[in-house]
Amino acid sequence: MRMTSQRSIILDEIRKTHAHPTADEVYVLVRRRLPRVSLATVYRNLDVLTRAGLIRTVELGGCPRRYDGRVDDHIHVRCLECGRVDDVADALLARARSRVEKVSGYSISGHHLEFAGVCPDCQRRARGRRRRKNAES
Amino acid sequence: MRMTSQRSIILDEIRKTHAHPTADEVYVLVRRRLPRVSLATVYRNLDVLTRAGLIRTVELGGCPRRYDGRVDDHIHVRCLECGRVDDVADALLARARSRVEKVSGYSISGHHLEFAGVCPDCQRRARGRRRRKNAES
DNA sequence: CATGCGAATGATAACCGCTATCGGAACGGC
DNA sequence: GCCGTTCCGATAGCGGTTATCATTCGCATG
Ligand SMILES: [Mn+2]
Ligand SMILES: [Mn+2]
Ligand SMILES: [Zn+2]
Ligand SMILES: [Zn+2]
Repeated sequence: MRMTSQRSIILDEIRKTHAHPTADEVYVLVRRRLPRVSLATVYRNLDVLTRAGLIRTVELGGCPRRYDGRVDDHIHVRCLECGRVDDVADALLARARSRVEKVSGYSISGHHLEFAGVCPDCQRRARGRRRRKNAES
Repeated sequence: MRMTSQRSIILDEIRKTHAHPTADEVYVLVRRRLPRVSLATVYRNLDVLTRAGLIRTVELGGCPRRYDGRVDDHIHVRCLECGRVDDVADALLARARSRVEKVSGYSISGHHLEFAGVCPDCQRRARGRRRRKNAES
């Protein structure tokens, strides 16, 4: 794998943020430093970097993929209001995995756990809206 | 919600199988009993039935949605070789959920856990292939 | 330093699962 | 039977992703 300037800038941007950007968002970030880059190059390299184990691809059912500079095991929690994705450390997962392996007979090589709900910011916003609404009524 | 013949046949087929079929696969099943049904009707009703809580939509990152007649909480395990999806009962999940809620500050309303690996059938097939290969070399 | 070859890039077309749209049919309360 | 509402079938459109292909780049080698 050649480390071209495009590739290393894409890797750098992914590692710099903790926001789990989509391919489009990575494209925007990378274009600030490399205005002539192609979206195809971004997709290609996100894939190459994932297969090289340098980043993680985060598959979120029903919405565009996101990419993650953290490659250690962790859980994602997604906000149903604003779409942000945050990290949560986990320990139970290893236990669950071995249990699933035993019960199902599968040889497990990976998992994908995502909780969905409303993030603290959006909860606050919602409380604000409710209060304002009550006040005016 | 009217229970049309299309709708009830779609529900029946979903409930009858344990294979977690995709929309296309449901379409094939339903056409055997209703040859003039439209794929749009299948998609529409899979959505309506999900929102009515009669079936579950299973989002599997990176591959088409599947549908499930089981509506109780359970985990899915997917085979990376053949794509089949099996059920696994779970208890740890509730504990993990409340922990994630506390740590992240999110108000959690759902989750999505999927393990991926190789199913027993495919493991057997792979062992067979290896044995044959060794024998001929 | 010139040469050559495989890998990577940029531009863009194609793909695929899904959703929206729309005219017409079916349902069901009256 | 009439009429508003819901649903249907057919099909066009959409969005994220992948494939294609001509061109350029990186780099080993002479
Ligand atoms: Mn993460
Ligand atoms: Mn299931
Ligand atoms: Zn939020
Ligand atoms: Zn299998």
